[in-house]
Amino acid sequence: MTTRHKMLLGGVELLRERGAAGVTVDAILARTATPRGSVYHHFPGGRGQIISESLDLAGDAIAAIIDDSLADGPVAGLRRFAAFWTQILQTSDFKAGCPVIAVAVGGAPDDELAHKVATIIERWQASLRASLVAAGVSEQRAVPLATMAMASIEGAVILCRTTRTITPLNDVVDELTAMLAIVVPQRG
Amino acid sequence: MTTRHKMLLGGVELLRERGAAGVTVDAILARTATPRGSVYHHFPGGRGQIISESLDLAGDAIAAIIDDSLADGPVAGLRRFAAFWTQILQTSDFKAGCPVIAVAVGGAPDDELAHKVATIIERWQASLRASLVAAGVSEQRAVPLATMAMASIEGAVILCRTTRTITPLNDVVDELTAMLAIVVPQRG
DNA sequence: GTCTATACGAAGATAGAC
DNA sequence: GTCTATCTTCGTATAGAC
Repeated sequence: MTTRHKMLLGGVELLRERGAAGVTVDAILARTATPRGSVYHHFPGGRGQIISESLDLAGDAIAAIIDDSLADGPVAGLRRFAAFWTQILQTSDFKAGCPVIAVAVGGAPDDELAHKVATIIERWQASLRASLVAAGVSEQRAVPLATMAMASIEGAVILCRTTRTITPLNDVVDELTAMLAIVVPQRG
Repeated sequence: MTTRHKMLLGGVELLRERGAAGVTVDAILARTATPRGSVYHHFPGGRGQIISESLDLAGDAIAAIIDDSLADGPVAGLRRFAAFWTQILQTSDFKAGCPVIAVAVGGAPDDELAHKVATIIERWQASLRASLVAAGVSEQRAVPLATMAMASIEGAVILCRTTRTITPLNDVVDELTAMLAIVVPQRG
């Protein structure tokens, strides 16, 4: 594990808990026990570069989790995706949520970062839409269904943080499952 | 309009756009054109007090909007609630979202504020659950349905900010309407 | 690559005049 | 109630040694 990578992982953690505003150089150093002298060696662009690269890292990692989760179709996929959030919420004592959403809600510091957030989320949605279409849902129906799924899961993660329980996420997954059971053609 | 109230409205605006971290004394003064010398006169608790009171004000205002929206039942209510968000999003050029969610996602500065956020959201949920029950939904079913509605609408507001369109919110309301059409006993 | 020290700026808060 | 000036703290960034 390189110092550079440790710093980025610290950046992702801070994004999860407090959004872009929470990613300060001091906070990363305190959390990762990395040397202050290395910050501008690894990141000549300073704090802004750390935020940007942490966001990229988080976006790619979650995209991979989504794609993996969807291997057995959209219904099982959403449940696995929710299980990933459950783990994040519980291991962080409900302090951490979605790092990408946190940047969106906290207001991106600049347009480049805002655009990056939009691109990442659109990519997640595209995976979900493709999975729905592969399961037999029409392209037209897949669009609002994928939006509904992403909005409700991301919203539920936030409600889990406020209630300090995983109940909202479980409820939403159950409702989504019921909804998709009607819409997605069943096999067997 | 008193100076004190102007400052709080500025605080609510900043909460919407950037969460608690965005509510700085300087930002409020720049936005509301109120005198710097009045800050600690009206708010001896300083910045923390402004954030806390702004959150209260926002929570109460949105609770009132929810209760009003639900006057003709849950289905019409969710549509009216979404229309409120549409107005906020469009008039702010998609820069503003839900101030209470923004505090939750950005990490509340202290436990008192975190507890306040939880209380506010639980109150919104209670209104929605009561409306569902009044429409004939069982108390058991009303809980996850209200969670689903709140999570998906709040999530959609965030997606609207990233896409800079109201499409996610419209899609979610349509899906919720279809879902409730199945669950809520129809009259007539 | 990493260290210490320091410059610089932003923001919260206070003091005392009016 | 509002003013200006000032103090302090914190966070970013740089300089120069090792």
